[in-house]
Amino acid sequence: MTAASPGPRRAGRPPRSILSRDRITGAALELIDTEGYEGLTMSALARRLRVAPSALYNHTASKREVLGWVQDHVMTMVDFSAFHQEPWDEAVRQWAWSYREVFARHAPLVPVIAVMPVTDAAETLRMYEEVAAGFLRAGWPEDRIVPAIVALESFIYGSALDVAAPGDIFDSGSLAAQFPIFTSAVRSATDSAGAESAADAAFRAGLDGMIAGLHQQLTTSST
Amino acid sequence: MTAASPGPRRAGRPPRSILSRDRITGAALELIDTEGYEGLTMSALARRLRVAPSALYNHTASKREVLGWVQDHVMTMVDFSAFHQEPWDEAVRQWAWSYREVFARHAPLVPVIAVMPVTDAAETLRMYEEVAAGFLRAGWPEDRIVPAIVALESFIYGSALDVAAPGDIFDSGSLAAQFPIFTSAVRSATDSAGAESAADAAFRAGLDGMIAGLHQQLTTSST
DNA sequence: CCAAATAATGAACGCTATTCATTTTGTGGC
DNA sequence: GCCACAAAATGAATAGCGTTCATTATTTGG
Repeated sequence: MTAASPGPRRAGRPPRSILSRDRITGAALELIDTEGYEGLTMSALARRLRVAPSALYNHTASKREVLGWVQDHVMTMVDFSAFHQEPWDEAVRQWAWSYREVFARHAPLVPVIAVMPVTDAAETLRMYEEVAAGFLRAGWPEDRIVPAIVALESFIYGSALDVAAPGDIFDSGSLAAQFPIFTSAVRSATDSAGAESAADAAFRAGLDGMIAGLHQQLTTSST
Repeated sequence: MTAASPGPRRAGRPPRSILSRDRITGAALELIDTEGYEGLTMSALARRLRVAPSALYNHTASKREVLGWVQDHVMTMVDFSAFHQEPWDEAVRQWAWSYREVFARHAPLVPVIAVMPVTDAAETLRMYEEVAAGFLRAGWPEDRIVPAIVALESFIYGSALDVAAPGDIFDSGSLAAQFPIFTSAVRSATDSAGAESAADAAFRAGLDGMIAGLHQQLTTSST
């Protein structure tokens, strides 16, 4: 009866493989949910998978690659279903709000995504495919779609970082007297914000602006 | 003659203080210029200042704080002079292009800035003051200025990250056949880009869009 | 059936930011 | 002018990080 021994595994290849890309990604996501991104270390990941840290390197080349898997999974949480039901403006709006919300909770991924090639990121490509199709249906010329998506994404990523900022980030403190116009503008914005957070107000203003502006470029267009 | 000995300094407070906030910031900027951000370590910084690493901690609480000083200095490289000469649209456009260019060369600062309070960042506040004044002169209601600036900044930061991305970031590789619409759109955008880089095209489209959209919000506006 | 690939362990490495005890020097109060 | 204290340096030490390597055991393919 050497069956259900929970004792330490001795060295050597185990009868059934313990690790896999999916299991590693899943454990990483759990870890991020409970401990945050600063808790996502290769040691912690290994501990959660009941494995030695070095075992991970039989399945991934680096922590960066693991972050790529996480990113692609996180992308599945973004809701782009509106592109099937709503007109372009509204579809973009709903998609963008969802996109920002998801990555606000995964802000440390933002600098990673921006540099990471989309190759092999199937879920990410799935989203791009649907969004591009929505643009095409709305009458966008093919060569303008990707720049528009990239512009929207840049705004979304920047805004996701902004959500993580402390509420009083613009408090000019002891230098307030030196910068009266800005100080007053900050106060004014805070006062008239109502229930909406400063980050939400800025995102709404910028998103509605960009959507209107992109739409206008489309109809007024040259070439 | 114990005068000009270049020998190792022995322990104890030196006759004249070696370190200061300005000297540390300056050395950090030089290091970043020559070695990039991955070369900016506390040890490398100390080496460049001919000092033991621990000496830095008599002047700063953390590396993060040093990054804050660097960020505030980098902000001085952003050109916002157009707000004194050009109409609002053009001033914002010139400011935004300069802002993006500067932070594209300092992309690793972007996630830091987004969370860092502006208190004690005098140069950063100087810029905000001028930009806010420009908005005010253009007829913006006070409570709308900060959200608009934050929206523009979010877009700028996101776009700065985008500049650092590899040119073929959207290459769908072996999955191309599964995502024909997006793959075609990427090719189409690349073909019609001309001399302009993909990142520049997206930034131009998004920026012109957002400026137009914000302007429109302003004139069409309700309460 | 044997060789090679695979997947685990555990020890080790170099690097990181940071802390601490110690030493020396400058400075402000009596 | 002394004396206590603050300030600013050194150098040793620490814990944790991602990653590599030698070793071992098991499965898989020819």
